[in-house]
Amino acid sequence: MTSTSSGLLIDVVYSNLRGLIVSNALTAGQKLVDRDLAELLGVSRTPIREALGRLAMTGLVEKRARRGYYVSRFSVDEVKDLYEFRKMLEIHSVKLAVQNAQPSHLVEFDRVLSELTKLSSDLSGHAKAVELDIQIHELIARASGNTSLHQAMQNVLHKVMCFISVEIAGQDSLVAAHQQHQSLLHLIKERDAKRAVELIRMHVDTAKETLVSVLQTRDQVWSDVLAVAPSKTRGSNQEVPKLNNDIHQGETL
Amino acid sequence: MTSTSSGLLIDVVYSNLRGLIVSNALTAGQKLVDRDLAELLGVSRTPIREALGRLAMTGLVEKRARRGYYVSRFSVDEVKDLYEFRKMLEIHSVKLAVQNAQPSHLVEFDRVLSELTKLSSDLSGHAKAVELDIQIHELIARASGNTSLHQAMQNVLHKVMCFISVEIAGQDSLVAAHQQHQSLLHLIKERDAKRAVELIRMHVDTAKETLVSVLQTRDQVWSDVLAVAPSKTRGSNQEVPKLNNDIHQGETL
DNA sequence: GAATGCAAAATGGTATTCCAAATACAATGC
DNA sequence: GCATTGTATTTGGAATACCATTTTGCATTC
Repeated sequence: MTSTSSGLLIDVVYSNLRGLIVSNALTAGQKLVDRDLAELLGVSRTPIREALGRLAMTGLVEKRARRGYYVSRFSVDEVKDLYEFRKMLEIHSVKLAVQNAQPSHLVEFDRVLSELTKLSSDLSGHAKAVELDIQIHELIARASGNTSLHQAMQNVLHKVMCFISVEIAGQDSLVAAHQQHQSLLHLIKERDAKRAVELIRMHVDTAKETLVSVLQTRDQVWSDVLAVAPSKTRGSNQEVPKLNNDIHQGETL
Repeated sequence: MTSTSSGLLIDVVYSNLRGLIVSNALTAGQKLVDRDLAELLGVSRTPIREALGRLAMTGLVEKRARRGYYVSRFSVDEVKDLYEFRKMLEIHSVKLAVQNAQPSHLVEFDRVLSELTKLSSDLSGHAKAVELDIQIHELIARASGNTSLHQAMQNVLHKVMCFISVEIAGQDSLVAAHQQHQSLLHLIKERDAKRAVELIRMHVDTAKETLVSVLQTRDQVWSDVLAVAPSKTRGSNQEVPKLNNDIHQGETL
């Protein structure tokens, strides 16, 4: 699935770990012990450590000197920042895509859209739908023709993926998002920059709002719980229970 | 100088290698042999490889599977993309900085500006001036208060640094840039978003134009040379002579 | 019973070793 | 003389070994 096709262990490990993080199989705040991960993935520590280093660069994991690696925990403010930043990238991507999208990009649009409609008829495959959702935004950034913009968008989308599950939990339906995606790609094809930009702005804003509201209530609940049972964790930062062992890792490795 | 103060070899090696690249001590296209770099910096291959992997994430070096690492070579189009992307980030940074800049940020502004004026009187320290120049833009992004934006800006600025030397080579004077920086920070302090944005837009645009014009003429010259002496380089990509051994590495390691 | 300190285990960081793939070079055949 | 193949060296990729620091748990003492 995530075959990076380079055949290098490092790259496989990197995308696997990233997948485990964005799918919340590795939960935010969890400590990442290289030896455990090495055993889990059946490789040595070397590629694990290198992958963790790279993930730290992207911000998906946090590195504390001589204290190991932790799955990044994003505050609500950071999430707001992230989505504001994303909005900026998306708007510019759409603007540029309207100008620069090549025929090859348009057929890609259609391919992903048709795959999505196929899925939405039987609404079983949430995971796949999410993947295609992200892919649409990635495609638009690629269609912008600006490599820097595209790369930045990929970074952002990988972080956004961490919140997709909670985001759709608070959302009325995936159908609405699907409708918006259809309209958006249509507008890009029709080279209607103004409407396209307005749509993407709304799209990201609503995503942000639903996500933030869910996060805030969730954090409220948590702080309430902590207030009642005032936690005997003496250290500054609480660790997360244990490494989740029954991980679905349908990859080759 | 580049003391990341974490005391970790990896981090030191990372910033050292990055410094060597952005200062063009390691030239674009050059192959980076981990064993050589390890000997050069007096460490083992492990931190070198990890640093190279991270640098590849940022785009400063390029990784080819089973073929090693190479200092990234940016095409003129990629540079254009980079500066357009940078313009976007800068504009949004300035807008947000006008809104959100804290007193602490403003004193930082003043500090860097005074250091710059001190330098510009005796125009010897180009390297330091360049560093402060970059630092100003980094500060503005930080003052925006948006962590994602700030991080993206840092990435972009590290790439921009690779071209600073050629950029100022084609520039009339550093004094003009200094003037613009002064005005810019003043406008941010005065919360004059409109003028500040207009200034930063111009600032980046002129930088882009001078840089692109220099790059284009340089590439033109090169292709002319190659056309005259049709190069016996058989491989797809020409290697660069040799590792530059007399590198000023005033770091501790 | 709580606190402090010491010892042992865990774990992060780096070096070294091992292996495989790629490149360079030489020798042999055409 | 040129091409092709085979071998040797280089070099990239991964695993293992080694060392230092941190954490943890237990014991001793107050």
